[in-house]
Amino acid sequence: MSRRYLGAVPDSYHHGDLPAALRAATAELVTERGPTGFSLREVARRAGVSHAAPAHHFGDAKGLLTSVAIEGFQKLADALTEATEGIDDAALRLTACGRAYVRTAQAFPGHFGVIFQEDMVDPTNQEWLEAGLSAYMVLYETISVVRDQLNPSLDVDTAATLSWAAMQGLVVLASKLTVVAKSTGAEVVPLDDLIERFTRITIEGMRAR
Amino acid sequence: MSRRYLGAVPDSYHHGDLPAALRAATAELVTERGPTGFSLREVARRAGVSHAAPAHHFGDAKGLLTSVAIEGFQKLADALTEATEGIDDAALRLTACGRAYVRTAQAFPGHFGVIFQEDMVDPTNQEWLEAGLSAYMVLYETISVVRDQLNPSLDVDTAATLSWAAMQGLVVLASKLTVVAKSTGAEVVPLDDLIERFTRITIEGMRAR
DNA sequence: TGTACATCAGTGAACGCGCGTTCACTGATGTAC
DNA sequence: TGTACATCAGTGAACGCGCGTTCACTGATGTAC
Repeated sequence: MSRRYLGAVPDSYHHGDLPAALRAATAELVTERGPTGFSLREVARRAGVSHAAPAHHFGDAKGLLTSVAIEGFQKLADALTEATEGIDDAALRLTACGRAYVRTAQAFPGHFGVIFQEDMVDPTNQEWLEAGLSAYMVLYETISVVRDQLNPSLDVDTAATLSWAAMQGLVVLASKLTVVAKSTGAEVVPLDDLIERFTRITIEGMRAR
Repeated sequence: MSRRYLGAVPDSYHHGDLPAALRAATAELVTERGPTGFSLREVARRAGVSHAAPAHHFGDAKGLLTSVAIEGFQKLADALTEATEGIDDAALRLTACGRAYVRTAQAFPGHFGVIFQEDMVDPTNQEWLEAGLSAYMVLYETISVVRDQLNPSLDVDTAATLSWAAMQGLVVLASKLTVVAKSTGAEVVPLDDLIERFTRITIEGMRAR
């Protein structure tokens, strides 16, 4: 049997769920070789399918990549939603969000390598826009819920954007941080600690009026 | 005369400063087509030079890109240094830093498109490491200077990393923000305002002990 | 239940292209004497 | 000052390769009657 991502469907002319398999292969490839290393033919090879097959589902390479980015946003939104469930305290809630963001980014580096890579994605794609917006809205809602605990006059959009930016920046910086820390012999701060420190500072900042 | 980036040197067999011209052409190309659009041959074409010429200076494509990343870090370090000169107030100083960061990123999108793209750069390159570290140190120093104004027990590394991460995240999010704001009809917050709001929150957070 | 047919999903060969690297070369420059 | 020579920077042709797209095709599936 040729290599397939969804083993549920036995060898047959039709794949079963080729779109999902192609997204998975894309994420795997980007994880291994970086965004620059992506190619449609290699993805098809990994999905065990001829290189003309993806066109039937995604049109072209950018279509597939956009679909991967959408999936990434959905994973992020799900993770954020799940992470805050049942947590009412503002600080705990935001810390949980931060942790969930970074964990998701590290669990799906292929997806995150594509999400903000604007030259790889179709920026006019409505689903992509909406998926990003949904993820943002989870963050927005989570801060809305605890706003009065923090500061009734807090601008939720500013707070949500700052939270997102800080975590996304942290993800980007993270790999570089460890390399530098090693080369200078400085103590390596565990990422989870950094997330907590970031969250503590931003929360205290949100409290101030 | 073929297209050259440094007009100082007249048409001649030797270029004058080909390395600088190649970096400039790379930045221009990445600005236009994104990191994915980079190619050594196109860069050589834009520099008005045969496509075998870059090898004499950079060895291979990655060598050139690493050099561009180094230049980017230097531009950033210079901008941060210049922006804080003569400013003693903590809030003004950090706001100036934030603005300088975002402005530099927007003024040199080609450089910033490469800086953190780890698959395009040689991560073992010592100069690249040092250039990144220097830029970080400017931020570190600038916070050190005003630490006692804010909070004598503030951990400067945490504060510097948070500042960097928030600004880098903002740069990445920025283009997406305007697209989303337009599609939802929401008010578009000018980037400079966002920088100020971010800085205000993080500074208040740093003040809290 | 059985057959005909439309539709859909995947194949594989062919296309033309731009890429990075290599290599023998040549033109320009700088230095030793 | 002039000449010989080493070194350096850039040329241009050649290489083999993997790429995305296209297209006529075929196998599988689902539906109408």
